[in-house]
Amino acid sequence: MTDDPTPRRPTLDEVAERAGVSRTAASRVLNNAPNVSRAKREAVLSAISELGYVPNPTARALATQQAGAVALIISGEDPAVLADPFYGQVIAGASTVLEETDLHLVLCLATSARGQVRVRQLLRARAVDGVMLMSLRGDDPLTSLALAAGVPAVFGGKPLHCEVPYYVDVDNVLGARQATEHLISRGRTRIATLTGPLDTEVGQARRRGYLEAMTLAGLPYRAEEGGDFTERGGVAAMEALLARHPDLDAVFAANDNMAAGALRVLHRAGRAVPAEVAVAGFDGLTVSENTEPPLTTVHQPIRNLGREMTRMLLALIAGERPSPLILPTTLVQRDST
Amino acid sequence: MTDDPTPRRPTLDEVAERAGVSRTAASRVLNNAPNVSRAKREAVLSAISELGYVPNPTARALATQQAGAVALIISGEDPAVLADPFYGQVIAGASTVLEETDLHLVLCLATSARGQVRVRQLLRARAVDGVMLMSLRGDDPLTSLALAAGVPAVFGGKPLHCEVPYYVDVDNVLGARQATEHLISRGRTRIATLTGPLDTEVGQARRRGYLEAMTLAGLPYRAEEGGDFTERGGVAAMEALLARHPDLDAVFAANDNMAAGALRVLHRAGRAVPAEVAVAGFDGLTVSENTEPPLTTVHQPIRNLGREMTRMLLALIAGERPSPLILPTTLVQRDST
DNA sequence: GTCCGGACTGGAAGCGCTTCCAGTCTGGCT
DNA sequence: AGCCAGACTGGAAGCGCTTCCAGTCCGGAC
Repeated sequence: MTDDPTPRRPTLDEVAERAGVSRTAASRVLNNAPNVSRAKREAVLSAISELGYVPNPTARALATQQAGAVALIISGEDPAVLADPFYGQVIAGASTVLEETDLHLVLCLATSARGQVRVRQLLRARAVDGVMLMSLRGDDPLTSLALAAGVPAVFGGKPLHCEVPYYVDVDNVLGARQATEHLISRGRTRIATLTGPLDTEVGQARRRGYLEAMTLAGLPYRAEEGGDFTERGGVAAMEALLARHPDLDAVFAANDNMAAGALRVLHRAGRAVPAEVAVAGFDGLTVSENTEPPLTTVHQPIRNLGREMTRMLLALIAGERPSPLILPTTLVQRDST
Repeated sequence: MTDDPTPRRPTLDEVAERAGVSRTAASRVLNNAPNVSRAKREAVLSAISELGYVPNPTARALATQQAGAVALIISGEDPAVLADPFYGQVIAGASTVLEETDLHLVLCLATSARGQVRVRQLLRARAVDGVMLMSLRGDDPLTSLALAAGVPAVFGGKPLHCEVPYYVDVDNVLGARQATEHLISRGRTRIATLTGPLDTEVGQARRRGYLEAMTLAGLPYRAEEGGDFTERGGVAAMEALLARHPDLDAVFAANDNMAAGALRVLHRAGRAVPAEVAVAGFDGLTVSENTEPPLTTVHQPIRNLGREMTRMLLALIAGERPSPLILPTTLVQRDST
């Protein structure tokens, strides 16, 4: 732990001098560009290791005009959004892809007023080479901001009421339809739904899938209650639903958290699951394995979502023009149906 | 959407020229440094807004030798660590503090071999102004790496077998003791524990707290099984525990996830909770509210942990020498005890 | 009227790297 | 022997900002 007060780090100039070559040549071997003789290349290489040289990323960024980082911007009402393990998966997926590049991941929570301002600055200052945006409400100013910033941007989930060129989404409509059709195939006819927030695309889409399935099956029953994707919200919504439609025999909840809440309400109300009421969720997070009974759910490949968003962003940065991507979902059947 | 192909952004030189001052003066008003006459300051300010000038963070970073970012490094066996909402809370806490500064948060998952390498590079290249490290195993090479890198570093949770100068931790020993003593106060005497991984400080500490309480109360009963902080691990451990110690009348689980697993095992085994077996957990995440029955647990201020780590890091970066911090825990009593 | 401290000012030297470009040196052909 | 493409080479000009420092200018003290 003998720290020199100023252990000034060697620069490329010093490497070049020590290797007896020009700085240009040294830079070339660093970026292994052509036109460096074998001898010089080796001289530079050994100078680098003798000096323990590490290139200064900031200087490189300034010279190349590339920040060397991309941002994941998470919008939402309050910082608690991150309590949802959903984002952890997205981040993990993004990380695995970024690991293979030399880009870093900067995480921005646009959940407070101050956070919004900082995101705006980030965008305007072009402090990153690209951004991924998640969970934008329909009217989120971030959407147009990102689009206008001139920075490569990919959206996770299509923003409501807003055409964006690049996004990765999960097939929410089809997934919800699968779940509902599954309930129908179990002989249920009075199927209600606990929707997500209807000012989000995902909330809308899952509701649409439910309606499609009901319509296609010719089932006239309709019962819905709005939730907010939290377990607490699921409890409230399920209580309301049960009060208004005591005759329901199945529930499709727009996500697992709400389904978990619904299960608790049904339990308290003495309705047997799945005997009297069947319940299906959406997400396939661990929470769905641990409910009582374990939850039938529509699994969405969240990790993969993060991965694909990142890949798309990389493509965009590389100057390509990738097409939007819709990821498939799969029904996971457990004991609640 | 009329994008000029190269909408070159204005530089400080252009601002200065337009305002009729030197670049130096312009820079001064940017950093609102003294020694700029009121007139010039205003000229610069209006030039800035007319031009829509935004300073280039990279150039500034190069000139000031400050990266303008700090990293949160999360270690662990596999990327799934992020599935734990724990980190979401830490991140949220860190964000709220960083929002007030002009630092960004870069997130590094040192969960794969490749990830480790990249963290190493990050550290060596001094690509950030400081780092926060979390969930390091005892022998994690990252610990010494970070210490040696000469970058301000604060640890979240004291690494096992390793003295580090700056860390924020939760009072795991006391918390575990509180939980165990609570079980004792409920008249339990045959209290078992589901420990966390014993190669982590937190796993050790919570076990120690359990033992302290048992010893202090003069209870000779000892029964423990090792888990890995996951619900699945909790299930396995609880099954083993029950097989080996069928007479237990309470369980202290080292975290909520494992406690949730334990509850399910007990339920399947027909042991009534809390009547026959009382269960207490540790963490206070939402999962503890949603078990059946709701879980008595030791709440740790995770968000606050993230906040305090960040504050400590900022202090460190500012040249101060903060003292380690131990955050208190509180017992949250619910229906499982 | 002279002197001096303090408020301003801007030229210029970096920060550490990339890259254009003009030039040098080969060896292979004719 | 004379030429030329192609492989190297390194000087120098940036990238956009901060900051040292040598000055200039002013009003008040003497």
